[in-house]
Amino acid sequence: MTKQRQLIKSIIESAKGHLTAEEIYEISKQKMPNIALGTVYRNLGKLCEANEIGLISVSGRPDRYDKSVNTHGHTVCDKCGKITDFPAPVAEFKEQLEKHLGIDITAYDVSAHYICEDCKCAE
Amino acid sequence: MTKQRQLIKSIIESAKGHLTAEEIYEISKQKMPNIALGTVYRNLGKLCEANEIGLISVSGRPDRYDKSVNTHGHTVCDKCGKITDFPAPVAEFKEQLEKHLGIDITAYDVSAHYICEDCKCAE
DNA sequence: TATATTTTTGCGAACCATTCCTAATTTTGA
DNA sequence: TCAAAATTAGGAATGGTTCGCAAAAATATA
Repeated sequence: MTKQRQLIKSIIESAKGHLTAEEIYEISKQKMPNIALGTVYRNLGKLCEANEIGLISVSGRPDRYDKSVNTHGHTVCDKCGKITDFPAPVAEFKEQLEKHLGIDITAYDVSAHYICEDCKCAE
Repeated sequence: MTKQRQLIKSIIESAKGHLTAEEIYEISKQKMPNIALGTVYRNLGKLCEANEIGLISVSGRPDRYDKSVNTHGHTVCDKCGKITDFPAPVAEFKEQLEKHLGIDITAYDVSAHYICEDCKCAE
């Protein structure tokens, strides 16, 4: 476990929202000025594979990384891209689905698209 | 409604799986050899906005377009990217969520990641 | 129907998130 | 402690998608 990966993991774990690779890179540089963006991406990939962090993919926007895996859903504003969490019985759903389809689910995502208040008002 | 948009919509409606913009472009060219890839993207965007087609976004892979909106979930193989549908009480879920959060949901996606049989065997 | 206005097209260039390449460095573990 | 394996920084390359623009098509107006 390299220092770089530890740093990246800790940044995600202590973050409030859902950060992009670029944002994580900027924060990383404060403690490790020579870290490379490629290193951030590489480690994010590894952490996702190991299921230590979650990934949110939204069309046309950079991926975002989430400290909690499979415990909630996401609402995504289609105008500004803002993502918020909502509690959802995702875990139960996942188990039902695994039994039903007979597959081993590694990650599960539930997301709802809408236009947030701020964007509605700004029209 | 231009001929291009009609063609693109009809291709999605008659497709079996979930096509990418590039695939839709290739099929379009059979009937309309001069159609531009940009035109395909532009119309796919419009059709999504109008909620006439659905969109599936998977990290690291091109977007795919779906004829049916909000009626089922998707399983995504993390190795090969294959997407299949599964029946899910998505509509009910959506309504519950709208009431609960007090928002107007425009699109809803449920997706489960796994490694498909083919990829498991190929290891 | 003719014409003015608006929308859309095709084409290519640009964009940007992400991955890839390589030599140098760090980590691992026998 | 040293060799093998993994990871790094840096930069170039990739690829899906969007943008800019002049020409063409669709729509609205008269």
